Amino acid sequence: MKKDKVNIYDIAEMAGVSIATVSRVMNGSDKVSEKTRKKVMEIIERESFTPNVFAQGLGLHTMHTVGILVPDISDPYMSAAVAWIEKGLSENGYDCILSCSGFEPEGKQRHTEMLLSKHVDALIFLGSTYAGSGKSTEETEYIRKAAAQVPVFTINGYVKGDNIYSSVNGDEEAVYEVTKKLILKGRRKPVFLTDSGSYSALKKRKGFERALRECGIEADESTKIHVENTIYGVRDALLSKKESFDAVIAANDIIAVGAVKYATAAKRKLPEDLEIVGYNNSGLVRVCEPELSSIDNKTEQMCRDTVKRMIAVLENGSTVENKKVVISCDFVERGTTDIGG
Amino acid sequence: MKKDKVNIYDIAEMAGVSIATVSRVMNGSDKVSEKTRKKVMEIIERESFTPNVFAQGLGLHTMHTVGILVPDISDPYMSAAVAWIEKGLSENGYDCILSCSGFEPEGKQRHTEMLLSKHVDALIFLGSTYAGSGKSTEETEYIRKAAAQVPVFTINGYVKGDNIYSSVNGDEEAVYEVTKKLILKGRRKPVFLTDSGSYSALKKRKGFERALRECGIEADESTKIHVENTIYGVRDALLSKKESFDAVIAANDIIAVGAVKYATAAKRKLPEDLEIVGYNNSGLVRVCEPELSSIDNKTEQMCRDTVKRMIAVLENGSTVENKKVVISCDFVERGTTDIGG
DNA sequence: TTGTAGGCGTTATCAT
DNA sequence: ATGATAACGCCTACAA
Repeated sequence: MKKDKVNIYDIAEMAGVSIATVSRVMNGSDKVSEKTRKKVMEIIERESFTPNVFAQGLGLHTMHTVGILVPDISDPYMSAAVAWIEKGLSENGYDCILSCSGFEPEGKQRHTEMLLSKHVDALIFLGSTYAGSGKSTEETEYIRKAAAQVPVFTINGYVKGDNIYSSVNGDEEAVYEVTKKLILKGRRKPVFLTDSGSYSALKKRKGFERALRECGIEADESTKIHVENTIYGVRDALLSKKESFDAVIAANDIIAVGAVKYATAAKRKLPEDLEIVGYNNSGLVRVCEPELSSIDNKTEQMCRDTVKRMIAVLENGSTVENKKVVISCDFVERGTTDIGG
Repeated sequence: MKKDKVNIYDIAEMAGVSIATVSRVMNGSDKVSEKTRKKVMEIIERESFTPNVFAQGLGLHTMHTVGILVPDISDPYMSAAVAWIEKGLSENGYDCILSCSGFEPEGKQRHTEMLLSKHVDALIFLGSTYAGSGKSTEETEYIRKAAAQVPVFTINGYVKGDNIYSSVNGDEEAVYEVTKKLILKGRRKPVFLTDSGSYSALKKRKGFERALRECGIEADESTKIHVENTIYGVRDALLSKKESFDAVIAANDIIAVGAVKYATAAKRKLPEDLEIVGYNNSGLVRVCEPELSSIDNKTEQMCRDTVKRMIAVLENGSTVENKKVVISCDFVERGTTDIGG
């Protein structure tokens, strides 16, 4: 028979005071005599009493918990981001309920509701998939609905709405810059690879197309390849591609690694015969051989910043100015390109 | 002014019944007339009423939430495992609070207490680091203390104690087998690389030593190298190693990739001049070039099994037989070895 | 079958 | 400075 945890009544009795006084001591009220406080504190320590969070939550409507939605935690970019977010939250006395929603609308909606039903203090949507394609406002309706209940933060995707705060990368600019560099260095047949039609993917594609146009290269459909987000999938897709190409810009590092595998299989030398640029600058870049040039989208900074703004909203009420923060990216050159860092 | 959520009283009033009846309908009691049930259900649906989890928790002492402790979620092995666990829990109506404790005892303890204070229904310790080195029982005392409150499950590490359920791999056997194969194929100077002194690491090392002994190779200190868990750290450690070696068994895939990078830097051909075996069979194996041979420790199976046992303990009371489950590993051959799958 | 009332463990508002 | 008590929203004997 497991004896139940001591509660505030037990402490009050042991200390010979009322529960109100114990509560005051716990919450650091100044309306307690030094003597009483000390006495009560001693008992609390001795019994290692901690208040029941359910009872607290019932009255206070909060459990200092935030919900994190992520399509797939096993993705290296996502897990790195979650690590940063969790760290930030933990440092601020919050902890997080993690929910892996997958990429389908149904799952996103269901997991959002689940989190909401747990009365989290805020919601973080991690990944551009949550922003949808930007074509219809319907896609992101569940996010706005959630924002009616708690502050919502989106990372890597912009969703417009009340009580929604977004952090996004300067994706278009980043891809534009690197594509332009590749072309100026002599590449005439670059291709862009993506696995999704998310807002972020569209931005990258836009940057890619703009660079091509500016340089007088036709950006027809054969320059934009839709692939699945797996190494072999990308490799095989490239192996069976008819049109030739001399540079690859990938929407993420996994896809880029697939391109590297293609190069190996097709015996094309990197970066001489073919140049490859990844995206996210994730843990994979150093595993790859040769090591992968990639666009660093500043995961750490983005996550830290999001947590900071969240705490501000949560503690100060909603007095955060910027609802949309844009963080620019850096190109990091490694072995798969030769265009100058 | 955000109107507060409807509660059970509102529903009761709208339906013209008492809250007890609403509660009965919510919990599927059979002591409700079909007519009443239908009427109440309609209102519940219409108002999309969900019970307040805090109030539920207060009385029931549960919020259908389990805590997951992990040293570092950005590690590919850990994040893959968490993905499986979260999936399993979600399918069973539980969700999870994720806590990244780091590798230090202080952090492990603090995060454990934090989770416990949230009244999670169970605790999962993911990773061999939580089992300690096995030298002193003191190291794992906080786990036993936690187990006094809720059932505890450890993955990849064995901790003895009441209310503690462990799943571990046949690490010793797996390393023994693969090391022996390497030696039988002619390797005479294998080395074992690890970054930790965890129970699991010790088991692997034991298997390594046994294979050497059986084959008449001296297992002196130069055959066991302690490295940091980073690609470059391992590469540089091997580059500066004086004694020669012709095979590497690594305690995880990251370390193995470091060894591959060493081979590249030292211009040693894989697998002819040097053979490398990783551990975990994680997402990195396919990124690596050549692709990494690795020991598959069955992450999915392990996680599924753990969730299954957990649900059993949670729902049926603690009627689970096996407190310690051992899951054996498979060697998966790829490009860094040539000893036969 | 349905309703009433007590309990779960806090916090906060009153008095004192 | 301290204590009594209502309120938070639900579940569940016990009554009717």
